[in-house]
Amino acid sequence: MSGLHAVFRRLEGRFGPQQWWPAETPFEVIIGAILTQNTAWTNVEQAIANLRAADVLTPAALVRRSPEELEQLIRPAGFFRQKAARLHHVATVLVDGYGGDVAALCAGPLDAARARLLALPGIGPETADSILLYAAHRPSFVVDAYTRRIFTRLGLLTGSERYEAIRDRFMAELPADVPLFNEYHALIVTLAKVCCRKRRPDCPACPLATDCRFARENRQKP
DNA sequence: ATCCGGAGGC
DNA sequence: GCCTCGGGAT
Repeated sequence: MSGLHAVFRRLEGRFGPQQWWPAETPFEVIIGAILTQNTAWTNVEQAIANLRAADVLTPAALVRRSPEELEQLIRPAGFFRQKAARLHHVATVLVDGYGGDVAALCAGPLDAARARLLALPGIGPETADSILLYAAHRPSFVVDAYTRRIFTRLGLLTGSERYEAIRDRFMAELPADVPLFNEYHALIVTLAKVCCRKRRPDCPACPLATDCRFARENRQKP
């Protein structure tokens, strides 16, 4: 099981369809992608609930709020000062340059759209790819800390590869398929939470354990 | 009390 | 490469 697609099939067989970010608007996906930076998703949920209660889930509504008000609403997600500024800026760009339309911001050749997102303050590689994939439904593979940890433990990465190198490898080895990329990243997150935790990993419960270097080395250790 | 973990500025 | 931003989880 050395192929990335074989890993996907194994995860799918264990965890089934994840159906990520199914019912949200594209702009809500952008909000979530920024709020979840360096933060657990559970913290983000309360922040989004606050934004929803305050009716601030569209670019037009968000640009009208003061930085201070946004900061208070998203406080549960942490890093609230920089994240409030990032949200306000991307909302401003959407309203002023793209008619408030996320699809327009993410249109054109994939590399060009990605570069456009990366040029925005507070949008780095992972956030850009999350927006492209989950908001704009474009085939850009999302790499995160869980991806790096899981595939390093498996023995398929060294752990020191740069973000782009990991993304390039997934995109070279897998077909450019939006549902596949969507599901694969979601399954990686699930595995990282259920088995492949940083602390107290549960290798006996892991569907990949039979082919994992880390699981073999950890056998019969506490 | 420590861990978790993106982006940017240096 | 190292540091800061900040909460919630453990």
